[in-house]
Amino acid sequence: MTTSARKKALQQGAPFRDALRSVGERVTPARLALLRVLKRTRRPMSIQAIMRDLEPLGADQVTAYRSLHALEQKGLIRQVDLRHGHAHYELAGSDHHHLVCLRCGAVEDFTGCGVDAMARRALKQSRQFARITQHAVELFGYCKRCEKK
Amino acid sequence: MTTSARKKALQQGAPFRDALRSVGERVTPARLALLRVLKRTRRPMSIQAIMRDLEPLGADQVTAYRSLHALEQKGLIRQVDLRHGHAHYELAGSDHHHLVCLRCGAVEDFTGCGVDAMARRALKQSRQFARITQHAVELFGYCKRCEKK
DNA sequence: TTGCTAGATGCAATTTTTTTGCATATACTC
DNA sequence: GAGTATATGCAAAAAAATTGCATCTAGCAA
Repeated sequence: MTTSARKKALQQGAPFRDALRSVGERVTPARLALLRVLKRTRRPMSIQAIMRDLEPLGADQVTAYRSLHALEQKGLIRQVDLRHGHAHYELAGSDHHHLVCLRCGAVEDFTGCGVDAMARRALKQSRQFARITQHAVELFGYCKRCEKK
Repeated sequence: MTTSARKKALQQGAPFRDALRSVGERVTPARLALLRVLKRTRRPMSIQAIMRDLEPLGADQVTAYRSLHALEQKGLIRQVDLRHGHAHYELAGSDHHHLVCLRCGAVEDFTGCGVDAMARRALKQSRQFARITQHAVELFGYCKRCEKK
């Protein structure tokens, strides 16, 4: 990453700085930029899309992959599978999920999935499992525009 | 695919034959073998795992990919994301979902996700979406063995 | 049965996505 | 400000998925 981009990122990153620290991850310009673009975009992003933002700052794709993995482990971000053949990521935090159009790829959020109750039930049902830390809930179908065709 | 494998597959495939026909897909040895191995294994399979079964019959990986796409489109099989970095597939039909261990990859089924009610609510909430045809519900966490470590 | 045709397959090549190794740089601790 | 564990960049490779095209075949109709 370039020196100026690094400085800038470190300055602007106050809110995410604490988040990173609190999970024991180092605060670096690349990670701040990553979190920032995810926050700004507010929908699941592909690595490609993320790189369109990070590359101008001099960040490498490999760094993006590694950061994504690390921050996902720590629960700061979330992997989302939109069935596009590659991973998408979004900021963790708000408890929402996605409606995905199988034709045009449109994504809409929805809330209130009741997954906590579900997780509890599943855990009770299970013999092998001790703890549930994450969940994926995506609904696939057709948006109104694509439905017509 | 070899001639003998082809014959054998076409003979044994009675139950799946009708399923394929009913969705307007052709009945071929490769597809029958694919459906059969998914049924037998009874858990989400990677392409690799599927190929370990189909390759001996002379089927190509590309055929597997194409068949999987086609049959998924028609709702005979389902794609499952276990966060292993590649797609998994299982037979559609039974309404169950998965608990996945983030450490060792163990997979366990659970039922009763109440996703139908969820889908109805989501659809009511949504402005863009007309219809929901599929859903993905996976819970990630740690199995008892991995939890200790 | 036979022949026809749309659709499925095999093969080779390619593209896309993700991972790895290693040398260097840097965030954090003291 | 120095030391150290960790993150980064670069190059390379591995893994996953797709494409083009020639051939084959399942399903249909004669």
